[in-house]
Amino acid sequence: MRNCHSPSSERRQQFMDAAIELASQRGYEGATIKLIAEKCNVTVGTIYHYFKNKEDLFRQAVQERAFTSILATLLNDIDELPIEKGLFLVAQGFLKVIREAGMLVSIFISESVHNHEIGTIYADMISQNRQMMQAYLDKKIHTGQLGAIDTAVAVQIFFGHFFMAYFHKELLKMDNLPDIDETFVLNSVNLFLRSWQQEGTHV
Amino acid sequence: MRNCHSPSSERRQQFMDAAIELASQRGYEGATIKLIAEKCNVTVGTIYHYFKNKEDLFRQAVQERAFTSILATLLNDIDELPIEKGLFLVAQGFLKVIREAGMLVSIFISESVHNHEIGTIYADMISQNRQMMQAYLDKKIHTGQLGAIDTAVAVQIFFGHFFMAYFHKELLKMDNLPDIDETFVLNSVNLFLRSWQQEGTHV
Amino acid sequence: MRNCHSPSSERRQQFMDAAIELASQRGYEGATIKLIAEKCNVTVGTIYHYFKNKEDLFRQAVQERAFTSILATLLNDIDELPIEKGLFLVAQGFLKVIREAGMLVSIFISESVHNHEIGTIYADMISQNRQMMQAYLDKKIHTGQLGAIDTAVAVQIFFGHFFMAYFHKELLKMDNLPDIDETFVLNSVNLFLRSWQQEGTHV
Amino acid sequence: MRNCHSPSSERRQQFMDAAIELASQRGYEGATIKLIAEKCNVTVGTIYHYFKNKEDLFRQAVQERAFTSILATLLNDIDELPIEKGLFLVAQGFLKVIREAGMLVSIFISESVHNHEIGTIYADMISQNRQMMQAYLDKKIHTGQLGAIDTAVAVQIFFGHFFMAYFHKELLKMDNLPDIDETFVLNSVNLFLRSWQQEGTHV
DNA sequence: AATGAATGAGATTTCATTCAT
DNA sequence: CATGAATGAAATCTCATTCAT
Repeated sequence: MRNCHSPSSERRQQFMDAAIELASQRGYEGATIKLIAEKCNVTVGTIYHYFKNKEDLFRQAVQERAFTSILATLLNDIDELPIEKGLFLVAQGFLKVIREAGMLVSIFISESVHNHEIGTIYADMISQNRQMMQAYLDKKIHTGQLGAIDTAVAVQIFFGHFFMAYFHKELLKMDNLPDIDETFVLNSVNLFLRSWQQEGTHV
Repeated sequence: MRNCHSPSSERRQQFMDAAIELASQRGYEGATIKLIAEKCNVTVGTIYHYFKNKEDLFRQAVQERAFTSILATLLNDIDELPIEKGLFLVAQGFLKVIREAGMLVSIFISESVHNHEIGTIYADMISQNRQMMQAYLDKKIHTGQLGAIDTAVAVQIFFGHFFMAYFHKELLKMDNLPDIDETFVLNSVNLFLRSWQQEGTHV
Repeated sequence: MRNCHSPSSERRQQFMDAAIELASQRGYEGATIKLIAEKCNVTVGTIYHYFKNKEDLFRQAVQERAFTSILATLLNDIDELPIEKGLFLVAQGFLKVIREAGMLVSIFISESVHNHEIGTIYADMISQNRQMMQAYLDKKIHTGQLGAIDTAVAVQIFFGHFFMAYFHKELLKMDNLPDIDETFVLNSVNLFLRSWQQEGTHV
Repeated sequence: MRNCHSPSSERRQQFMDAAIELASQRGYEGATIKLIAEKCNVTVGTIYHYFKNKEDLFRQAVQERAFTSILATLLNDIDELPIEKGLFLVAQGFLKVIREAGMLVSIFISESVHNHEIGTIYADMISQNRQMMQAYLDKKIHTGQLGAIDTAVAVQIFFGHFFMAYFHKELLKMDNLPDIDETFVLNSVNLFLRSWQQEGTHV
């Protein structure tokens, strides 16, 4: 039988889920141990059986939930598709992931600036995604489907755009911004492709 | 002689500066009144002589520092320049502003998600900048310097790109990202223009 | 084992007792949480483990101690006695109760004016006592032991007299007032009865 | 020209009025120097030119406003009237005085218990009124208009009744109590007189 | 006389963490 | 494993009072 410190103990997961959810709603400071405990119908002491302290709880929670692998799978799947279809699916997939991990995104955004540990986890995650995407674009350049663009910048623009759109529209609920629907993604991808596909350019 | 509640009282400014600086380093919760007071060599009580409470201090500090007008001036100046030069200067100006307001940016990013008041100030600021930039691009389309693009999306991409670049590279200090120097800006602008200048496209 | 929120937890009672005692000596504001905690040999935090806040502590303390039932028992016991004996016992009982609850009386008197919540508890208590006593007097009128007096006013005079006597002599320690002893009560009751027993009067 | 410490300086009066009014609404602790100053359109420092400290301000304010002399005048006026008319006028006058000094009454009631200084002022005032009234009743016994009652107790009952009636009905706003109007006063006086006028009784 | 900035002490409240049971 | 009472440190805020101007 697993002891309580096993990473897959149901209780541990429950605590981490509650921690993430509360922190996404009220910030790290606002997600108190008492609230987390109440949400899980246990008392404060119990949390300390599973995690050394609050920071430990959050580090593990964020760590386990960082979304990397999804992009890997996705890029593999679309390798053979035409680029416009591929980029569309990557964008859709990326949006799906950050929407599902919306609570995590809130935490990354608001804590990364001050909390070095979380900042590092976030940076690593971003970096891995960027590298995979860059490799994908490089291959497309190689096969002539894209012009000779600076893929480092291109990847930044690509993810940055969808991330900011999500942040402003869906996290901060700014109205008077276009909905992030299929049309929006399509238009965005087309805008990128028009620039990336021109032959003979060197950025 | 000005009284302490005049917005331009030197002491008030000093307190607001300290508040912003501390919050950018340690977050809203971490920027305690005691720390702010110590930074200004006064006692906590003094802060409350100038501001009703902590929220009031931060609201006023953020409000007064929100950077809007700079873009207005900038767009006016570049109205007659060729578009590639104009966009380059806008991007440079935008980066200059958020670099100077770096501390504010940290606060906006990390607090907007949980603090509705700051979120609103941030959203208003973003919205104003977006509208001005959109008007500029619309005019350029009218004069034939740009193709018939969706300027709402274009503006989002433009600012979003530079913002994310700044956020990742200079706020979160992610290495293995290109420096945000003149070359980076130039390359980025070119990438955008290639797509925006194509005739006959409709996004 | 009882948890700390059970109304009969010993600790809870101890805190409420200390709160009442301190408030009766120094007023609501003067009865600080720190003092209450010290009196009970715990730290301030502990108080907040048992009560939401200071107001909560006092509301519950006052609520639980409001003296109603005693009069009910008393009036039942004296139902068959001659009226002069009955009134004497009621007066004695009333004085006994407010003497025992002396600290509560201080609080009711001094806080009811400004603290609406305590004012309401006090008013309810007064009202219940008044109604029971009025019913008793009404019955005595019915059986012909009292004249046709206005029992509402009579009850007010009866309790008001003993209350003021207690307030001035024993709470405020005004000297040059007669002691509130058996003779005083007897004289007072006689004075009332002389007026109440006259036949054929209608107030 | 009077200096600011002259008792009749208009400013001093204004401060004391404001202090009494605020304290009657919010209690002694709630009547802060800042509020008093604001009510008088001056700044905190100014109050300290006129009074040594907060306690000094209140002691003087309460002292000057204690209502003694009115009863003296009144009792003089009614000396020749029949006793039932006289008592009626005394009761009316007493109610008028405490109604006009309603704010003072609040303060006396709520502060006397804890604040020894105010308690003493209150006790003195009560004592003086009681003595004058007792002298009046003694005279009436002497002239045969009243029976041989214990005037000390009678005075206590008389003032106590009207005071409690005022306290409960008009200060604490207890509803389901009779209005303290002319009828109420008349009924009350009659109730007292019926008892006081019987010959041959000895209380 | 008047101002109002500044202070220092203290009040309420919150919270991560510990520990005996 | 779980409880929940208890702690201690710290945060926000209030307020009477002082004092240079």
